[in-house]
Amino acid sequence: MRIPSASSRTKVVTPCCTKIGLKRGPWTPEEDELLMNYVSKEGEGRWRTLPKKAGLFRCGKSCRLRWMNYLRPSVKRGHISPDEEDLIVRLHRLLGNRWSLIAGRIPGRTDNEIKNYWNTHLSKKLISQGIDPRTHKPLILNPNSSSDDNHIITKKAYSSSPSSSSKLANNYDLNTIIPNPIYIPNFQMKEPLRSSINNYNCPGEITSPDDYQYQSSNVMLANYHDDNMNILVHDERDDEMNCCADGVFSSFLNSLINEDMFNCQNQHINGTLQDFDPFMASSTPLSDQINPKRMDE
DNA sequence: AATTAGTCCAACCGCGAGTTT
DNA sequence: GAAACTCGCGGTTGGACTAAT
Repeated sequence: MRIPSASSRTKVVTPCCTKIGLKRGPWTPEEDELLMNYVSKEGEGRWRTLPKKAGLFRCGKSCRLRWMNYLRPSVKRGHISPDEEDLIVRLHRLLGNRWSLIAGRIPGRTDNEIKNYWNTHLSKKLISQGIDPRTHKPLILNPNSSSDDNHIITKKAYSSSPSSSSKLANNYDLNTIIPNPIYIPNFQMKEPLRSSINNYNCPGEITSPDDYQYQSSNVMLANYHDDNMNILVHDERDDEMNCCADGVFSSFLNSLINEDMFNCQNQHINGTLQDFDPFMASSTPLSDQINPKRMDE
């Protein structure tokens, strides 16, 4: 997925990962308490220096992870509800494996938790429903196929963890192929976004709690910039533009979460392509879906 | 009861990107 | 402008637990 740059190939390993004497493995209640006390007093951030100041023999990365995924007061524990599950599926369909973005839309859930839940539950659930968990397109069983390519595609699609891929191999036909090879996950979300921003009369202000949530996620903007979403992040230093884009994107996401969005999206992109998709239900025009009024509702 | 296989999830790792020096 | 530093992300691992044999 990531292509190592020349600089990263030669980059020395960060000391925090290799430093001798640092503790690893599961956290003890004492360590948790030290971390919680420190963060509640000093706030999040400065993870590099935090362990020393907090009296922990952990690397900063480990502290950050522990705080973010477990100790943060906002972290919701317990079972993921059917509503949350449904939301995860929809967001994954839209965003792919961008777990932090998905988590950002589900209050109290962490990216790690959602990623784990996806890999252990939802991907299998989708497969059992005949849906490819990677592309959200229907699976087609093709017992006659012996193409190595088909094996590769299928294995790739389910290889989010090595164990899961082998498990799937036990339960599912590896000759299963993904139909519609034209499908490019990123394209599906980029194109409607581009349209929405072109046609959008920016209100210039944040009008929903979700927008606040998104405003803090400049990583999101970076991701879309990477994917050539130049319109969305025309100038990342322009706060007003970013605020606007965040609002637009948040609004757009909200509209996508409504299950009637996807049909229109598919038609918009593929023209005459009529894919079966259980998530696609209505033919509401895209321009109507990206209605700024929604933000006030 | 012992062993093996499968499941789950907290934690680790490598990397890219942004920021600071 | 380059190098070093820092943060955050997604993929992966490993160990605890449970179910099946």
